[in-house]
Amino acid sequence: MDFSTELINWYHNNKRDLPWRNTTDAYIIWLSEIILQQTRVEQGMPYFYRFAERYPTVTAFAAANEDEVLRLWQGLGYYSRGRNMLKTAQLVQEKYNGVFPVKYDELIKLKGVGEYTAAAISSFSANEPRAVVDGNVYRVLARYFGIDEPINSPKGKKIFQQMANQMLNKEQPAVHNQAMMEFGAMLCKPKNPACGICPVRIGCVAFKTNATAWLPVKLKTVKIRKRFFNYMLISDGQKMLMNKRGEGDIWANMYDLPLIETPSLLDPVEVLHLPQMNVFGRNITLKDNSAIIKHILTHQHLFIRFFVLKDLPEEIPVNWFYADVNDLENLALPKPIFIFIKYFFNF
DNA sequence: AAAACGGGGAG
DNA sequence: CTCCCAGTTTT
Repeated sequence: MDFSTELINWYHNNKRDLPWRNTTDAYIIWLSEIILQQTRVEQGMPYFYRFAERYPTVTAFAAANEDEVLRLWQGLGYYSRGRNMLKTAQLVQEKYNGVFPVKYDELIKLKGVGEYTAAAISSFSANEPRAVVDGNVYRVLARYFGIDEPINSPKGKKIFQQMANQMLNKEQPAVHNQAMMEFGAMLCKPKNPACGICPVRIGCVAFKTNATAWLPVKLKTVKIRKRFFNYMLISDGQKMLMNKRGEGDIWANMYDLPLIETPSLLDPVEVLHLPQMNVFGRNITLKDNSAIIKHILTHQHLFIRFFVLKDLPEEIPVNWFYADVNDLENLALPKPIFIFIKYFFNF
């Protein structure tokens, strides 16, 4: 049996029952694929149900607004995915009359749809012979063929895409692609792969040379920047001063408290003489009578200190507004802001 | 070619 | 702590 057949057999006996596998509706598949970009299945699952229920069709999605989409997306990260989804839904509604495209060449033009996602949607919904290359596929191919070319270099990406194309079972591309990814996720895992029960270990270079631990090779490029955010919770206990973030930085278009970014955290005692607070809880440590949260992003470590002010200014900057605590459910908040406000207002 | 973009879970 | 997750876009 060839490689693809082995994996497909394995897949039929071991696959998880995932909701987006029970349909060929390109819209539903698109929904799942965008949500699952750089996101584990367990983390994305509740968001998939949430979006599929709220927007059963691309037409329904196209009728949404950005605030609403971002609020539904809150907590999932990489928020440009949500913003791009709305643009794409609206384009599909207008240009394609609400019929979601299924051809790779059309899909690849859509905002937020790259090579992987276009291959996934076209193969899953219409059996177009396009090989997907996601993190799982990189790993499976790198190990099976013993390829040490970095998977995140442009050269490596090209090589692995070509290999995946060559491996593709053109009789059943959809199942082949699912099998490759499921195999990578469940058996050929990053750590402690289950080589003992692997159906293709006989032909696997990494298994034969005991190289699974260091394959695939990945260039590390991440430079972590430290940033210091001083947030002002200006509130009378019922409403608080907020504004909407712009684009060009993290959390684009989400709602934010007044923010002072400084080279290091402001000292609450010396710099400000504010009503002191007594806050502690999840991810919050008490220091110098103000709350500090360390929030970790891929390229940034945020050190966040919250100050509480009880005097509400009458004159506030343009575009700022007072948000009632009961209206927060309609506002997309960055995770650390949400955690703090949730604690502070005790909901 | 490199950097930016979230948040969470596993080891 | 490090690595990685059904990647894409921007610089």
